[in-house]
Amino acid sequence: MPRTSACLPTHRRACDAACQAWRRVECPRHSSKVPGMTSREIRRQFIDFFVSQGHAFVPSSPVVPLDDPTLMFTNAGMNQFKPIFLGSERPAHPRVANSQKCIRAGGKHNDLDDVGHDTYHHTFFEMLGNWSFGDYFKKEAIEWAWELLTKVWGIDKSRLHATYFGGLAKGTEARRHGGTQEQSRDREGAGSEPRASARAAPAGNEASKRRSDEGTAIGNRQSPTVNRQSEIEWDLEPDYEARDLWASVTDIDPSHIHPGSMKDNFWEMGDTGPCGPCSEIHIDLTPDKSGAPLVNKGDARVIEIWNLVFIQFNRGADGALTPLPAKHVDTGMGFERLCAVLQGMAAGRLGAFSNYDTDVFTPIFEAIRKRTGAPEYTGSLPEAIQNSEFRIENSDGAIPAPERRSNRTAFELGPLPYGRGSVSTHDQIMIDVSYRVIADHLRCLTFALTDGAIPSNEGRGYVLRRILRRAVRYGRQYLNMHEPFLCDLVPTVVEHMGDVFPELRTAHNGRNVQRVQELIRDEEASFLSTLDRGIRLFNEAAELARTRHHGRISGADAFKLHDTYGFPIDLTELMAEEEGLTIDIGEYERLMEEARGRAKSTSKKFIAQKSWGPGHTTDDIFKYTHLELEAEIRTCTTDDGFNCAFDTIDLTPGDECEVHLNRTCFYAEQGGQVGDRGYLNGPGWVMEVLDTLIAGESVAHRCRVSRGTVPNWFKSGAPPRVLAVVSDGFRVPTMQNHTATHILNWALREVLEIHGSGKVDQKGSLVDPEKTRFDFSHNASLTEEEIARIEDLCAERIRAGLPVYAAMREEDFVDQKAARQINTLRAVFGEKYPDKVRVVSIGVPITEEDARQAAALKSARAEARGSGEAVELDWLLKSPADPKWMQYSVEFCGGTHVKNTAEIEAFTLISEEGVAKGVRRVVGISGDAAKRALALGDELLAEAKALSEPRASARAATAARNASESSRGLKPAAPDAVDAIDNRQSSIDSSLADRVAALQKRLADAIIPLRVRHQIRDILAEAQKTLKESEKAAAKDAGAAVMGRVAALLAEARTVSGVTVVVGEVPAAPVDALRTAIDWVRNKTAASAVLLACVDEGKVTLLAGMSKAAVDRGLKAGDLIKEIAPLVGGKGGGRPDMAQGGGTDATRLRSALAEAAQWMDRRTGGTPAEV
RNA sequence: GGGGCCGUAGCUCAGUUGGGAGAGCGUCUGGUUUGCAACCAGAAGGUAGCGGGUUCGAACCCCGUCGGCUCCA
Repeated sequence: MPRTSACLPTHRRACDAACQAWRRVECPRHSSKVPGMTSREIRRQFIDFFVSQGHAFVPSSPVVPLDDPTLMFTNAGMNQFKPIFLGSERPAHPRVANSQKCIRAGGKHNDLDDVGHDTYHHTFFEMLGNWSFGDYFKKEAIEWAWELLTKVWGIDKSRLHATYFGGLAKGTEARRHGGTQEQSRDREGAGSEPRASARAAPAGNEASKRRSDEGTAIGNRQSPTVNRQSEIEWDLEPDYEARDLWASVTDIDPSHIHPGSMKDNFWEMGDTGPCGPCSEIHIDLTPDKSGAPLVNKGDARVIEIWNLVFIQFNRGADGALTPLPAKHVDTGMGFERLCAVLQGMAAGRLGAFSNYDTDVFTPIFEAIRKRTGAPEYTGSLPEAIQNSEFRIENSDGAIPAPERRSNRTAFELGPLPYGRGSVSTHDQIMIDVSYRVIADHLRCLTFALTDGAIPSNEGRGYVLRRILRRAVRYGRQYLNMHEPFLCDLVPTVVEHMGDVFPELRTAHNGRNVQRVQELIRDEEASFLSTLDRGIRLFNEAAELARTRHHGRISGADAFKLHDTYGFPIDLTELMAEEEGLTIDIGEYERLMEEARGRAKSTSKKFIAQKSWGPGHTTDDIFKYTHLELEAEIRTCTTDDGFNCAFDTIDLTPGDECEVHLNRTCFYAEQGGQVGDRGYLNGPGWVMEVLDTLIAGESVAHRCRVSRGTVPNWFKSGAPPRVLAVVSDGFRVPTMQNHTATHILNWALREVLEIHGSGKVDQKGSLVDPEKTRFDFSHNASLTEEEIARIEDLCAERIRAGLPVYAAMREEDFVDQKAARQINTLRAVFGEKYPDKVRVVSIGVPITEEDARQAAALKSARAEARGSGEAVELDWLLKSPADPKWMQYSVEFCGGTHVKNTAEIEAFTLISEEGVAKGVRRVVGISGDAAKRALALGDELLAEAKALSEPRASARAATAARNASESSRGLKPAAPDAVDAIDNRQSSIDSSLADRVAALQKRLADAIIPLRVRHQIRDILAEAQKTLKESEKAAAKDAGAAVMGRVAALLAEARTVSGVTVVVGEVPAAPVDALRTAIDWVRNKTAASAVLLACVDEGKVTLLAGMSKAAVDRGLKAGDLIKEIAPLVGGKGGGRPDMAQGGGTDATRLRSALAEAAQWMDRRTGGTPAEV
């Protein structure tokens, strides 16, 4: 352990600050008297201790479980070992230990809203744990835990308590573990008294122990079957084994061994599956060690620090427990809490030393103080928390909310100190809350973004966005930060955790810190603009409240600000308060609840139909070599749970089932390649394979019976043999696309990274028979030139006919460590690869054996050609670091590929788009589909070209016709004949619009090369521009014609009672031209009433306008139009000064206009102004 | 997965029973003027995201689609 008495100057500043924050704890690094270990030392000691007991250290899995879509974030240490417990994966080591990065926010465990208000909720934390996979069991687990806590770390034994599972008596309703928070609260009352009596019971002999258990184990005195005097009938026996081990292998005070309920001490992963009793270690933080009655009571004075889970049962679908052949140990200890205990102990402030007082957080606090200029952190807590008997859950360190507090609490917090001996003001309390919120959220974001999550508006990305916004909000509200600042704190986290979690520095090709900072800065900036918009909208709502609603902002307004515009209710409340306004918070919460109910009731039930396999292994290596294979059915089950081996059911056409074979040539969906489709041909029946999925180590064929009856083999006991046939119409194009994907991946790097700027990383891919869809990191859309170069490179590789090297047998797979050295290797970040990997190389042999075979083949060909020279080939693993390999595509891949790139035949990109910030998506096609696309592209391009150069093509056509006619001895057309064709252009142009529109429509769903699409798009844009110009010119001409006609109409217009009446037909023109003309008339005259009409393509357009004076006299344009429009078979209306109408009967226009003139006369005629 | 909102000039956005596409800033021109977001006059700039539908008429109503924001699960 590095304990230096002298400190480097650079380190000193941080230490000084940290020591100040720690108060009485001195920094171990620059003090000769070390009162406590650094958090890093504590973590190290934990790992070292278990390594010395034969455990392998396993690095933390990513906090974002990319391979488990059912889980938002890694929320427990066991997540990465789940497949082992479920029996679908074999462990690499029988015993392991690690410190797992965990996030609890969103999903079932959601601690987000509590973080900061207390000292123990975190969105991000580390979980220390040791595991045994069918190796050691309870004895060692208990022994070692005790040794580490008491001997290595020297925790006072008299402060430690142990719990064990106290059994479940018959008739007692079993509440499953791992439920909701309501359930967690339920347990608070249960079993409290009996447990106290357990403490008092002497632990001398077996009989007395048993008796105390009998009375207390269940913690449910109402159970009729629980009887102190007689033998108890158990649904589930108490874990006497663990209890006795505590007494025998440790020197714990026997009165400190307590039984616990089903809820506290029986662990289940889900409704079915592995489960078992657990044993917890609690620490009593009370000054006088009087905390025994508080064990498992959710009291902060006695808290759980370590949970040892003994997985020994499997719970079946019928609820029955069967013992597992291989028993496992799964333990978890919250790291931050452990640090608080050990460092608090060293500081002599055990119980008053919180997680946030440890050096896990103090350096971050110091960075926050520096960046924001806020007053120092004092550790004060909101009054509500300070006074409440707050509760901490005791299962595997999970810390759910106490009572869910309204956000309002934050504003009603009174001043009370927390262990610092000074009275804190409201402001200081909120500043301290902000410190905790920001530090916690910063850690969470830094790790989540490092592990590949990205803030977004759904799923886990949305959770991250909320976390970030919460931190920003506290920063803005209490630390007065109105600009991005979280991003500036990222380096502090990396500095203090980067050694333990190197990915903080190395992820994303060493650019992680910068990348995380950029992501956070962008998010902060966008939230700030959301806030700005919110403030503007708030001011509008506030104005309304002041002027209309007696200073009360409506719940609807507050809700809309929150729901639609993302303006936090806290801020609305704060701003309202500042302006002396109130908010109808009841209405707000009612609306909120309503919205919640809506989302809940309509959301589909989540189907987690992830089959974990029937417990056997399917040999599917044939997927690389066969499209047909004889095999034997192992299991055939329907969705209802019927099994053809155990039930007397027969399947008939239309029935769907899941079939597992002993071996198969079907490729199960994996690594972005879709599962195969095909058929299973049995004796007298055929099943269509709809999809193929991985199920543990088995392959599940999702099938539908298409012909015949599949009889059960319950009686005969002989499962049928089948011929499994993969549709080559499905698989062959898939293989073409998959190999094309590899070439594309390589070409993208070649063009965008090596000869471009920025790192190109694969972000996901999907390969199916139709296409390959490839997502990769890149900051801008691809340019025409880049697309062209990428396609050219791909085409070149296909043309070259390069052999594709990929192992066909598992024994030919390559050691991952060795393969990692290949410098051109492309692997997906965050993906977990096994120790033996399959390498797919395009164009260069991987192993010496590959090279030898390839060389033999080549020289055989050379010999056949007559040139007898020997061929020597190099291979990848001979010199993996050689830069020349950058010219080749090499990937870890389990997919199916063509044998030679020539089989791809053709490849083209058909689309390119952005799917997320910094992520582009391209779609490519190959083989026949590509050839079809190229042909269609050429066809459409030709059409487009003909469109844009009608003159040239017309001339060309004429010239061609002339040539052929003159060759037949006919008279060539005169030059003016060409002009005649030119003169017809106007009619061609009128149809140009239609042709452009038609082409556009065809283009929309045509699958054609992207390059061609862009070309056509440009041509069409040009054509549209031309069209528009001619339209404009036509409109101008029409306008002039209208004006000429209107001028003539005005010249001969009558004036009735001072109103100039203009009624008449004008040349066809857009409505705008008519309007302009009417305006012109109105400007020319003192008072005027105008009705203009025109006919275009049989449709009549009517436009009426009245000057203000005319309107005052009762001449309303709308009325006129309503009268006249029906006369031409139409309708119309509008405002008094301007109205519009239309009709379809042009033949009656003349009489309609006459009627209009009469209408005008009538309206003007009766006015008093008439003389 | 469900809900709310937005898409109008280069930018920020207005625009109600469906009836004339606007403002501010920016750009350009001219004038005025030595100063920090100068002033005056004028001009250019719009497939109203895209595609359908209803209607005599759609920025506005309806349906679909794409993109963005946002809340909830």
